[in-house]
Amino acid sequence: MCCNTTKFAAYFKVNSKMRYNFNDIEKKWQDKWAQNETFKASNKSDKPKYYVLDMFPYPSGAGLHVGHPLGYIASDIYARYKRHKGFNVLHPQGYDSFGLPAEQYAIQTGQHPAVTTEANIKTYRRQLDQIGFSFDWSREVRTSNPEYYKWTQWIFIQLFESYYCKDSDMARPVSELVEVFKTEGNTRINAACDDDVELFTAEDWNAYTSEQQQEILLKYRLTYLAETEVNWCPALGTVLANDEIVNGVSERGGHPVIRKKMTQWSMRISAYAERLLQGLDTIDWTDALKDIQKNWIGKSVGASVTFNVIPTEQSDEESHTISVFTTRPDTIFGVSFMTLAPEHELVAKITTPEQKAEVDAYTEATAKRSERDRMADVKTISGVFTGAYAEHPFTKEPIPIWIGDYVLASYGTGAVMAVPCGDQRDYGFAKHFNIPIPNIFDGVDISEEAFDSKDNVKIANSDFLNGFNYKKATKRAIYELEQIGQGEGKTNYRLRDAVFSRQRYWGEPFPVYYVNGMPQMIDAEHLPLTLPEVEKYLPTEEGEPPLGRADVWAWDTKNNKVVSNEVLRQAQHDQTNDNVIPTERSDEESHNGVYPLELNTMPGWAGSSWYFFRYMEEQAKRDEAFATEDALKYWENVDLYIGGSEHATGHLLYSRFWVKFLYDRGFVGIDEPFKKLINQGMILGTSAFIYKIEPIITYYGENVNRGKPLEEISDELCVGDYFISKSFIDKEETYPLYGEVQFHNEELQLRFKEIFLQRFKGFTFSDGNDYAQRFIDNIEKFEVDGIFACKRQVDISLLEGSSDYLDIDAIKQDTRYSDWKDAEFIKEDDKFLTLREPEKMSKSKYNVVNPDDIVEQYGADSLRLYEMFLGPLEQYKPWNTAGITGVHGFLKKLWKLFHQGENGEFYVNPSPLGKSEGAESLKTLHKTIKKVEEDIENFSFNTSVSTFMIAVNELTAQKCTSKDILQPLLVLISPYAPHIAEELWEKLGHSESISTAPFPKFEASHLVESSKNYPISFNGKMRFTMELPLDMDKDEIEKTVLANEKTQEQLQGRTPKKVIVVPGKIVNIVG
RNA sequence: GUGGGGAUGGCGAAAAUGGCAAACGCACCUGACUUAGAAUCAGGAAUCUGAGAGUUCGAAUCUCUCUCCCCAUACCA
Repeated sequence: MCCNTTKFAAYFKVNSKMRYNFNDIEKKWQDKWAQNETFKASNKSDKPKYYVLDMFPYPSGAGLHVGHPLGYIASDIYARYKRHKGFNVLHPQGYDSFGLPAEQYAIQTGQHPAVTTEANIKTYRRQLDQIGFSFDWSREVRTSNPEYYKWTQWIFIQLFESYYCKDSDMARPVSELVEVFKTEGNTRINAACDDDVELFTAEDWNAYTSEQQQEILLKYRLTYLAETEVNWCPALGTVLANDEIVNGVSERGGHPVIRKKMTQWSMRISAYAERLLQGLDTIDWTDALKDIQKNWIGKSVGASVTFNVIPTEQSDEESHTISVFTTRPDTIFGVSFMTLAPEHELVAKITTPEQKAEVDAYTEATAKRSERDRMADVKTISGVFTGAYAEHPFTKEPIPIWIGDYVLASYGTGAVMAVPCGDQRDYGFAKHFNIPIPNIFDGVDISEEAFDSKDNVKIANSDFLNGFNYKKATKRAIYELEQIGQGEGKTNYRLRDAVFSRQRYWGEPFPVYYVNGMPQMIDAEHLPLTLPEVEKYLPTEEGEPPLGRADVWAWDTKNNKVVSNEVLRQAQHDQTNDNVIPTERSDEESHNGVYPLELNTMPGWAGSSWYFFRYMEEQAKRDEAFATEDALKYWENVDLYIGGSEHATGHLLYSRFWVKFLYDRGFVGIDEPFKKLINQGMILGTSAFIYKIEPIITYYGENVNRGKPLEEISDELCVGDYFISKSFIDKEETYPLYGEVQFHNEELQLRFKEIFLQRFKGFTFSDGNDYAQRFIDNIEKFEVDGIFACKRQVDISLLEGSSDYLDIDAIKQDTRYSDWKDAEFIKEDDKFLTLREPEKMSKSKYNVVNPDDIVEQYGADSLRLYEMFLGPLEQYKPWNTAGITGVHGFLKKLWKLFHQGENGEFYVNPSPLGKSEGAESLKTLHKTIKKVEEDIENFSFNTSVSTFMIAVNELTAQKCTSKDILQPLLVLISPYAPHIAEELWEKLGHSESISTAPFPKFEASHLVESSKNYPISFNGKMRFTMELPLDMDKDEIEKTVLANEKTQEQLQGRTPKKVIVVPGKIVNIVG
């Protein structure tokens, strides 16, 4: 009967209603979801909340490639799953729409970044929509929207108005600080501040001018203006944060970066170092990511030690001290010299006249070396003696003071107490300059290298520390240093304050204007301060940031609005005419209340440090606050955050910092933004390469001169462009040559010899290359005895279909490859095979696959399934379009499962399934429920796709049509392939979306087995299987198995030494 | 150098708790249906877990040694 049906269907054209018409289905449901606002989250619900967030994208001009949606698909599956599980899910999306690429494009084309950004967002939105994400778009954010960055500016103002109190270990209002200053000065203040803060009394404070007070307060504020050494990138015309620099060049574009002193806004993130570190223990992130942040924060516990410099006759009257930070105060008696960074301020003061020339030369040389050189070159030991000596705090022995560039000015105090026996760098330095290496470790040989372990330390030759271990000696050393007032226990962090200014146009303007050079905040009620128009997006001729070009960019404090610079100039002009001494008359009067606005803009991470709170608020209430208290209270923090690991030390650290700050000041109720975080791996492109070949020739004269590719001898000896199918190389043994390969192939060698004799016999070189000419003159003595092959990248669009074969006609017609239009492509079996290698997917590598094409050809559901099917979420894996037919075929089979009626009509059997006749199908269903639920909870999406395939294969084989089976199956699949699930759900008679249908309940009873097919092993090797009842006990199993004739056959008369029976698992017979 | 993660067929991969290695899919081969292709259906093959040692009745899984690859970080005192 059934066979007939299959045959039957084959004879008749299946009409379109019955076919899996994914394009129509997907469009239909995407429209419906949008119309019905199916995925709109509510801020009031009886259901428990769940917040699933993706790292929002920067909308680049290139649009999405198939690698981008990977994380979005995973989070969407999880969000949909949680809805089935009865949660009120917030799953929003938006755009990190300020940024460099739009601005670079604006510089090149003159187009306003807002315009290109808008266009790019449209493309992104279209691409995202067609993949069928369950985003609540009503909550979209764009960081470049004034209604959004109004609140970024607002947070900035809060940071400005706050300082970090170390006593209460939290941020507090600056106004509180001022109160204390007024009544008791700063002597008892324990706050995070600049190093150079001087002590003052209440009287001092009250006597200071307003400017002096403001200057002092800046040293305490959480965002402050300070002259800092910054990473200046001339090519980009801006400063970069430490995490925006990779290997000494800019992360974007790879431009060189130099050190430069500039007045910049900075964020006092260092105040939060300890809490950022401790907070890691409270969140569910991968260890890898936590380790990266831990290393970045770089906590080290030790002591600060002060050394007195021994005055010499030549030195000035002042007495100097050198303060150092050490993690090994226990090795204090091992100090045999000190090293200062060449930039250290004491260098000039303590250097003796005899050493001056040498020291100057050295400092000058290191200053010239770029950071990059210094970083790359860690092997060379260099340094100079200053001629000065410091006094050992305990032994009072003189210690020579050196300078060396292995000491970094930016870490600790820029000086170290060198303990060569306990630190390998100090050891190397001492060896190199013949400085003594006293051994203070008992029973340790330091003749070859330093002993830098903290374990099994027994201190010797160290006065009161003798015989102590690391822990005890450290404690004692600190105690003794404190006694003589030359040191104390100290903890150091590597984490530096983050520079917050960018000399760029396309970013948030600072809500700041300047009165007498002192920054003033614009009142929050007048925000947003919107970006002004400029005629060009480049720095000004004077080197000011692009905002310096704005004509309307002055702040009128009387009317609280932005006014033309003309007004400002007029006011300044009046002032000069009045000939008033500015300090005498208040600046406010002189400017007529109009002041210059800040010209820098905020960095990319400003807007992304708090956007997750913005999503919590509904559009209607977004004017009131960055998010209302109710919304913040309801959603708390992000339950699941998915994104790339490249943000480990940028976005993910800065967000945590801002959230802790907002928490301290009572603006939010949580102090960690992202409870659980998963880094999705990257989908790699599969680049295509072809092999260009050249003959390798050997001279067989009196001296055999072996193996050179022809073009190595002279460029003029070009035999033309030849490419070979990779299949040639696969057959031959290859050897490396010049980073590429060489191999032998008689046929090709002969061919090249002919060509080359024909072309170059009697050839004269135009450039008078003697070496090459001599070679040609002896042309008969040369043999082509190898082939040199080098890889050339080609666009994957030039391949035939999704195969690895090159379409030669296509490449010859492609203008990008016009150099090769006369080249010869040597095929094999009429095919030209390319080499395929996975690489990062990028336009420049010609290996980009566009999701639009995939969706059109296979549908969004296929794309979603395939991205998941590719492999574990966190792993890097190559994309291969050919494989998508597998999951696509699965969807078709699923469709067919619901269309087993006559002529392939939709059919499911609604009658309830009896226990006995449905046992097989129930078993399939419930093992699928169990596995899929486990998989989703473990974010193992690839294995659940396999599970679906198995289920559909089994149900197809069972010819299952029961609604009791197929309906719950649909809910399981729905998070992965929502469109087809909705369509079939509707066909099942539902009028509501499948998206909130309850997740099927797993019932173990359906999986209960009565027997087990036992593998019977002999000495651990499985030989055959035996079906035995599961309730059979150990002895019984052993008896039955041994009695079996196959067992006897295996034993060949031997008596088993031992029989291992694990009921329900295995039987192993030893002997 | 340091920290993290890996290594399983031609490819992507799967195998809580040690218990039939390679499920699922791609590619490959054969057959059916087709004028042919596409699609679909039925069937098939192979390779033996990076190397070495150990623990065990039994190891992809646990322990040790080594090799290679990827990522992060880099003179942090």
